[in-house]
Amino acid sequence: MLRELDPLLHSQLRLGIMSLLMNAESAEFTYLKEKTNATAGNVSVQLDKLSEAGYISVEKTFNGKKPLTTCRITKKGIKAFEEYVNSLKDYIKK
Amino acid sequence: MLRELDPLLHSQLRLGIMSLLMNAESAEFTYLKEKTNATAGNVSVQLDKLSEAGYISVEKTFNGKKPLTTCRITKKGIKAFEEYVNSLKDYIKK
DNA sequence: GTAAAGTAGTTTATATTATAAACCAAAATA
DNA sequence: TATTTTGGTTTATAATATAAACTACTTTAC
Repeated sequence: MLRELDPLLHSQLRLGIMSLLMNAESAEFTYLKEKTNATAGNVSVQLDKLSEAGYISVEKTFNGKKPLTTCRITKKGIKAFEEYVNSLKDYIKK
Repeated sequence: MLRELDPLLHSQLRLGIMSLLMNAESAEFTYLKEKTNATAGNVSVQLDKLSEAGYISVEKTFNGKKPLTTCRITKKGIKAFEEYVNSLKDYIKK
């Protein structure tokens, strides 16, 4: 039987963000926006959702006088990502 | 840069259906419904979408006097599935 | 020095999507 | 012959993704 896919991760943009964060110590808002090719609004909304779920931590500081949003994946996020990937394998294996 | 994920395939139920069809010569409506654990209405709607996209073929016949809906993946569907899986690998590799 | 444009986002509105509930027709069962 | 079951389809609703509009501040150009 096919397993459930975590709906929070089964979204192109959120999965992209999580994927980037799995491969980096941390990432800035603008970096995530560029790499995912998404609009700022969309990135902002999805970061909130991931943050509320405890999958990432979001730190808002300043770079000189410009706002700077830095994101990191949490342990919970890593676990959820790994579980998602495992479940997904059922779907994509031949 | 992360590639686009075919939105027609990036849906749990449609991906599940396509996955089952990738691994079977053909599959009946009831089989797909059972294996995906979805409601009949949901399966019906998603089969229509996959069929309209040309990813699957749907044959409606009768098994004695009961309706029988048989689905098969098409060449186009196989190609789309394989492309989807390839794109997805960018997201899930470490 | 002030108007215009750019940066780094957030909030809100809309369009799409997934999903289930309600429904239909026929067959099997009680 | 009433009731339940089977095999679906249609329709209504709830959730989601997404972009447009907006905010606040900074830099640049005139």
